[in-house]
Amino acid sequence: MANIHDVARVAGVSISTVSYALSGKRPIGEKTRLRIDEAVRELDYMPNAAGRMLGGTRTRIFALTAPLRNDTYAPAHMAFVLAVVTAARAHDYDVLLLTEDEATGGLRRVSSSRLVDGIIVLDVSVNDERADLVRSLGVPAALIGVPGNAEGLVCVDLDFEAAAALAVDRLVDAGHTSLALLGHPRAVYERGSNFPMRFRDGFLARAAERGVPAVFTMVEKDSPQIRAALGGVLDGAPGGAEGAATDSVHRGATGGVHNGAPGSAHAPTGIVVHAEEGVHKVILEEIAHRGLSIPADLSVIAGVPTFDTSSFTPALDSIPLIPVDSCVRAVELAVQQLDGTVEPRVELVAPKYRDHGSVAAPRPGS
Amino acid sequence: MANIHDVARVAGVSISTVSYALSGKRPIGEKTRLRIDEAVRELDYMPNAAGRMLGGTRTRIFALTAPLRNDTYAPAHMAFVLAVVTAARAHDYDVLLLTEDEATGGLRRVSSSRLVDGIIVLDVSVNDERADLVRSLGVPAALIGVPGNAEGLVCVDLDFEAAAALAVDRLVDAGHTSLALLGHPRAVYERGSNFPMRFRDGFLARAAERGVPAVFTMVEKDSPQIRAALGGVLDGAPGGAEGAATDSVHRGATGGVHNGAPGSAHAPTGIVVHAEEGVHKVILEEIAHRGLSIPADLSVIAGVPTFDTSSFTPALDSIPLIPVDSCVRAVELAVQQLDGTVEPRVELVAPKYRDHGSVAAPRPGS
DNA sequence: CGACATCGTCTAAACGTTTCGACGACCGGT
DNA sequence: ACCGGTCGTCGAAACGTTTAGACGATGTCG
Repeated sequence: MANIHDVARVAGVSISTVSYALSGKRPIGEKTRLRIDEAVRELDYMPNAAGRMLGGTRTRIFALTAPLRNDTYAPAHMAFVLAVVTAARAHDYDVLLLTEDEATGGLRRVSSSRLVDGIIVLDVSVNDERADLVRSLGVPAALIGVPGNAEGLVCVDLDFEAAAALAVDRLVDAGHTSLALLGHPRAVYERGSNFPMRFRDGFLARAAERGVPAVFTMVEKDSPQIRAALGGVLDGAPGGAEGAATDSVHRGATGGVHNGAPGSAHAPTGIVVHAEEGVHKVILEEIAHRGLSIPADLSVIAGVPTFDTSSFTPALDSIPLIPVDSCVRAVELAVQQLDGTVEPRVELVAPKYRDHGSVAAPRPGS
Repeated sequence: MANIHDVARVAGVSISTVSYALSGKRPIGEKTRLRIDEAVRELDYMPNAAGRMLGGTRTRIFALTAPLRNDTYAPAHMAFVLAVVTAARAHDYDVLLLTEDEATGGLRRVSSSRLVDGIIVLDVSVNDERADLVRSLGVPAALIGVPGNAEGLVCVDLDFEAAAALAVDRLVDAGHTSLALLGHPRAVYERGSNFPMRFRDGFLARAAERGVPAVFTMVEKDSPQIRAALGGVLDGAPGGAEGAATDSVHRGATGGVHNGAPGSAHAPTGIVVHAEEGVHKVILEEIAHRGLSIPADLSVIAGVPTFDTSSFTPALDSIPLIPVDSCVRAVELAVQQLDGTVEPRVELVAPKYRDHGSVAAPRPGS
């Protein structure tokens, strides 16, 4: 296998000239460059990676830490991994894959052996030990998702408030005059998870701005409670067996509490669901079971699902977390940390709306 | 960040002594080793990866090329990737992830820049350009799956014949006296795909050995034809609208052709399905639709599914391609190629049976 | 016509390992 | 007492780059 010395010899120059010619870091004479190019082609020269790492200041490798939690939706997860690899390649970076069991040990190893220039952290959870580790390692890193303590870290995530606002806008624009948000289980909000709260706040705030009454309900994970919560919302009052509506916040246009009577004319016709896949499915079942059809009777939007809503029956409009968008940005930020210093921050990616036909004008009678 | 010189200085020895102490490649005095260990701990020394690659003969990195074809079942795919990474780590190897769009270019790049010591090729198809590339690169490599031309390559795959035989044994042991195999579409066999054919052959051969009549039918992908094929098999004769049974091969215990009359007492009660996920689902629907229950009326085994059969209704016994088994072996073979030379070969992994309760004794009356 | 920047190239010093060969110390066998 | 062998250690040469510094040659501007 040819090395840079061979190229230099064939081209009749010194190795540094070859190096400069290839990197372009110093001007090289026209004829010389041509001779070098020719030699490179003739010898099929490709710089040795180890030599490059050692001599240069970069390894051109990023570590990607991607836990495979059992609650992960595999296709989405794969899409993220793929997106990171693709984005990294666009910057001439390769990606070293670290898995769950190696999470902290692996990060320590690859960073203190200087095998990687930086770290991309996928699927960040609220209390993610990798966040603290990355901070303490002081290695360039970009997290996709925001940990509980994001101080000193570079994070990328969807703009949840904007996503919620977008959902509200779509529904209001379609003519809906009463909205509901079915959220995560109570525990999620109490744990202080970032996004569910930001989504909720964005939802209520934009509804208030648009002058439309909106109700927010937390939804537990088991089917009866899901059905009860939906019932409570649709009936405009505590209706579920579990009294799920005690978890509800009703707000009028001015932000005040609004209590609809059962069967009230103000029952929401625009529903946003910000929950997990299973919850969506049960809700769809229950809606069908009640003889309501989407979007004729009810318009439904899936808020920031990490799964595929197009295979639901019916398919749901959604505002998904788009892998490519956040991964591209995360890689960019990682690369930028290597030269100019990027100050720590949480960077929000603009939401995009995926139309699958589950939103329409409300039935005139309602 | 401490380097080997620092360790040597603190321990009061030369760097080569440190290196030998850490690698164990030469005997080192007791006290000296202790001093070195102490210095390593004190300085939190970890060898620089680039230095190691350059000085040594290994990079301690494998490339993993994993296409993400759209017909891939994501959870299985992820399981393979995970299994490779885990297996590699057990040999102190890291894994560099190459994706589809980089398939050949990436392989060329990482191997000729000597960034990796070897290549693990996942999800190998019959005509896989990566197979030829790997052969021509002459880099240590292990393929999981067998390409059309496996000459000169090291491959690992499930033992499909043994898997089929295992399925037959289970059914015959349970008391079934007439079996059927529902296979892939005709085109798959005509294309010369290795495993479907080997599975079929193993199935028919073992059935003959056990003295049980068996019928094999190719099944196209669209629902009506799937139903027709199943109908043809269950009715023991051409029964499907499409005449699907013309694709059938009926064999008696001696290997001769056996033509059951419609509704014959010899209609198969033990069914093996070696096809894709969608086909399985339609078959299960059709079985339910005919008022047959599993395993009371019919015993069904999924042959080498790459997807999860435990979520089917009912769950199906299966003989899956187990990621960990093949990946562990592939990594082992890759590692072995680095020192002792491993001669090219196709290595078959023994099948394992996953019981989900879809096989039982046939109804006495049948 | 000097002063001075710029261009093009080279020499040489890193970068951090591994590993070969050498060498003294010590041991057992003759 | 001598020889061969193993043990423990060291010095030095790789491995293949990048890059700072030096140095003529060439061009520009006063």
